[in-house]
Amino acid sequence: MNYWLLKSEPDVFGIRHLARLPRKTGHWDGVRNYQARNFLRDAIKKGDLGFFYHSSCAEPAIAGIVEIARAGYPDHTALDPEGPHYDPKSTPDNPIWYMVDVKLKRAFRRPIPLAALKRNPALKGMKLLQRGNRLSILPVTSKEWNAILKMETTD
DNA sequence: GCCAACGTTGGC
DNA sequence: GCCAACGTTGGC
Repeated sequence: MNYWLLKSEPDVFGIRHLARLPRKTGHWDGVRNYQARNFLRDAIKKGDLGFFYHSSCAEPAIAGIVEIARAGYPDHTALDPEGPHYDPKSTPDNPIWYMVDVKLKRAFRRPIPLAALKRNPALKGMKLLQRGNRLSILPVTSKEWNAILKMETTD
């Protein structure tokens, strides 16, 4: 079992959107970066856990925990010419992009802000906090995972 | 809105 | 294969 951090923009698809879906389960799609794609296609497994992170918003924060409900499969939003994630290079026979389904396990009563993560010495070296990181999915070590959970309970 | 960081594209 | 131009991400 592996841990991940999945970014999303709360204005577009935030944890509240996810919470309202049937079985609190939805697509996490639209990734158009090859490094991130490789995580989705090759590494992430059903049953893995992820932090659901809110980015590009007033207070970037980890908003809760999701479980991977379905491992990587072709991202059909790449095939829709009308959609915002259309990519003409992707075809049904040769899909380039992948997505997963996520199920909301728990929304944090109080999200853990990016600023707090930065202040935690245990998280020094976490990929999310490194310069220039722009990947929308990142692996999280079990040490980082536990350190972050502890921040919530001691909050 | 600004800007740094980074990925991608395309001319050569 | 180099590299400048451009687009995107995302914090602030």
